[in-house]
Amino acid sequence: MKLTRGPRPPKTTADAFMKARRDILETIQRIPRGKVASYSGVAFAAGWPGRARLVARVLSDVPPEYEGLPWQRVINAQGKIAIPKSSPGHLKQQRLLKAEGVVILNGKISFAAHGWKPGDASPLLD
DNA sequence: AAACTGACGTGAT
DNA sequence: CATCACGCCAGTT
Repeated sequence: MKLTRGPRPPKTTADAFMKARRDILETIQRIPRGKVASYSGVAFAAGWPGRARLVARVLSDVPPEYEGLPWQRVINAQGKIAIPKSSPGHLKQQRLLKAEGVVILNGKISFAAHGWKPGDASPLLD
């Protein structure tokens, strides 16, 4: 009898990726209004240090069940909006951030002023 | 299968 | 400041 199609073995890499994506999205949800975090910071806080690129990847295609995710609060380590200036998303992110009180000076945001440190407070409520 | 592409980061020049 | 070279890694060509 040939069981070439038996029970599927766990694809650890893919499973790990799905877990990572969950961790990352949940971490971003905890960034409060008026605060921002870098891609690497989110990766670290999510338990996936060194995976900034993965955060970017996840953010570039947010699952529909995460509607309302404060994606605009994730910026690059230089304090700048990572989306290309030419993209419409750039302006949108800039508008959203300014609307929640984030100061953008010369295209840069001060982490000293708005940087989110996991463990600050008020999750769930923005 | 190999090359290329990012919403990245860091260190060197 | 700006650039470059790398390291990184899932997706796309």
